[in-house]
Amino acid sequence: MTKPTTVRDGGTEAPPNDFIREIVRQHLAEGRCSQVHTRFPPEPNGYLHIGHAKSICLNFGIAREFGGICNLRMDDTNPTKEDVEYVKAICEDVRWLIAGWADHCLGLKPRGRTPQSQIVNGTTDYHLGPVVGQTDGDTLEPFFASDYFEQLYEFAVRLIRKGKAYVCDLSPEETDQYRGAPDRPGRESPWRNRSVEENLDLFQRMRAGEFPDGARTLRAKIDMASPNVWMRDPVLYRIRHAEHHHTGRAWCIYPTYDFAHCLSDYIEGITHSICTLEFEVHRPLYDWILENLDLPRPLPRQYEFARLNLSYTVMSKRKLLQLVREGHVRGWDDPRLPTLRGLRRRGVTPEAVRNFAYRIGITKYDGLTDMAVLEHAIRDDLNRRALRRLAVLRPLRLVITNYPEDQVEELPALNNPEDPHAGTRLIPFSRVLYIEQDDFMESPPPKFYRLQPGGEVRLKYAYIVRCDEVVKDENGWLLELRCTADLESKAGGRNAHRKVKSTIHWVSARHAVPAECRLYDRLFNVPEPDLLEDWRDALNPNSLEIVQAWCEPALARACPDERYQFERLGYFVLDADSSADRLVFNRTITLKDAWVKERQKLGS
RNA sequence: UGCCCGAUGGUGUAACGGUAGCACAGCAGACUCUGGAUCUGUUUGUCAUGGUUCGAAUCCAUGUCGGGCAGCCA
Repeated sequence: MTKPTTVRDGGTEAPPNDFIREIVRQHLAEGRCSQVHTRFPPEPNGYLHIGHAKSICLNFGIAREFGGICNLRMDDTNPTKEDVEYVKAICEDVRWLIAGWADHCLGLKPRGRTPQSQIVNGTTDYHLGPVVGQTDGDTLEPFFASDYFEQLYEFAVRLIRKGKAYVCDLSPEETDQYRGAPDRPGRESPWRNRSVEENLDLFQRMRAGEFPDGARTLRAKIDMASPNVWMRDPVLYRIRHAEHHHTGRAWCIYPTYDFAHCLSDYIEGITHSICTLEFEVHRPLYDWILENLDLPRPLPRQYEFARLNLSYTVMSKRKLLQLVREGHVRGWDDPRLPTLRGLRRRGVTPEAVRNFAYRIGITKYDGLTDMAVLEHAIRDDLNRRALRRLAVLRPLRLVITNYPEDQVEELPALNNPEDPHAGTRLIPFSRVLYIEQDDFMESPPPKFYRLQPGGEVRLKYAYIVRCDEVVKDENGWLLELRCTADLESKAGGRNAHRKVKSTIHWVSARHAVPAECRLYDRLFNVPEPDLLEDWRDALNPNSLEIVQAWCEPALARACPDERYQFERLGYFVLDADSSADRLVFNRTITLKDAWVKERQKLGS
């Protein structure tokens, strides 16, 4: 039985502590902010994966633990890379992951709403607050950085007026050259000292579409000699005559990440802007932009943590895309992928993902988390909830010679030994059965205690049988096993408590239901595929094996929301490819198998 | 060779100047009508060198190693 669970909340374990939560706790205690407000800001240019889950669990976790809100925001400032397809998918995946756990702190906004303006001390301020805890998906939508383009433009104009930004005519190549190198200062652009009026005029004409892509940029005027290259007059706006998935053709200039992100945070009233380590060097710029705009409300602060690296997989959008495009997997929701859709289709529950995210912690150390930790979280979760069923993946016929030809018994079986309320069901038993090929060996090694010639095993919930005869065809292939049952060994019988070394699973051949089972394994053979010259060389050619299995009749009524443990084999979930007359199961993960290890020790 | 960040068992993390703990993995055992689950035990660690201190994983200095940064990507 499972150990008594500690504090559980929405199916998720008690939250951990980490340096970011400590900062939040302190800020709240000091009254620096009255309510914590975080955000999860993916760029809609790809599907969410387990690494995003770490960020989602952090941002929504903090919101719910401290009575705050977490906005879902599309960080969509680059029209050439983004698409509504991704917006839709991201929303679905986030909802799936936080359902029943943090929906009440999910910050959305009424569809189409843009920031409201308000005059504070003579200048215009922009704010867009969230709507929280509503499930109406039709009238609400996520936040979009692109909804702030008008306000962002206004902020840029303000910077120009203050002499803190200028229009630069350098080409992209020239801009690169002028930037210098990390160990060498840059040179000032010849356009750096244009008048405010000229800058205003040019910027307005950039917006009006007078110049082609790349002809000019708007740049912050900071310090070309800064040791931090991001402070060397970074580009704030670039010209892109491209259609945007959310704003259409309304704009031909687009703000860069650095300009848009801090201000989006500000507009939404974000208090703690949490991102990954690579943005650490951007923080001075994040602060510079906000501080040079004389904004009336409290400024958001950026904090960085280490992104997730997981062994035996790849996480970069580029590589995931490549796996899909090159056909190494069957799509974005392929159960072998670390995408949230992949994990979902594989049968992993949101609770398992959240518990995993909680257990790995939050630090600034860029490490590598063992896939075994994720796998453990999945087993831990599924062990608790999965209904036990009997199914045989690779059948071997077993005939019980002393069992009447026509007899059928309905044997009671526990649905879940971990859950007394899960009840029982009946399994039909008859003279001809299928057992797992792996559960029989004609000449077994020492520690094999499954069925062997002359040996005995218990058939789960049924009788103890002895193998009398091994029947083969002319080529020596195993055809069937002929056994005799101890007819007194069934539950309630005289020999019910006889001990045998092993209990194996089985199905009655006559009653068995066929099913396709997709057996997934790790996608890569090495812990760090990224280290290889070509990471694809490490692809596991056996990451998917398809077998035709035989299942106990109860599985004919399987439904997609249930999780099943095929006893002694692993956890399975019904796949979307199933239909009324065809069962397809995905193996989420195998059970831990001590025999596999024993066999490896024996050297085969 | 410029700037920023980091370093605690095999891996991921905790300890906030006072007994280095937890999880995963490993190993050994108990139990078991799942070689599952559960339970018990156990191997292995503070990057280095100085300094401050009664006392340092923790504070300071120097070094070593690792990561990040030179997109009009995010």
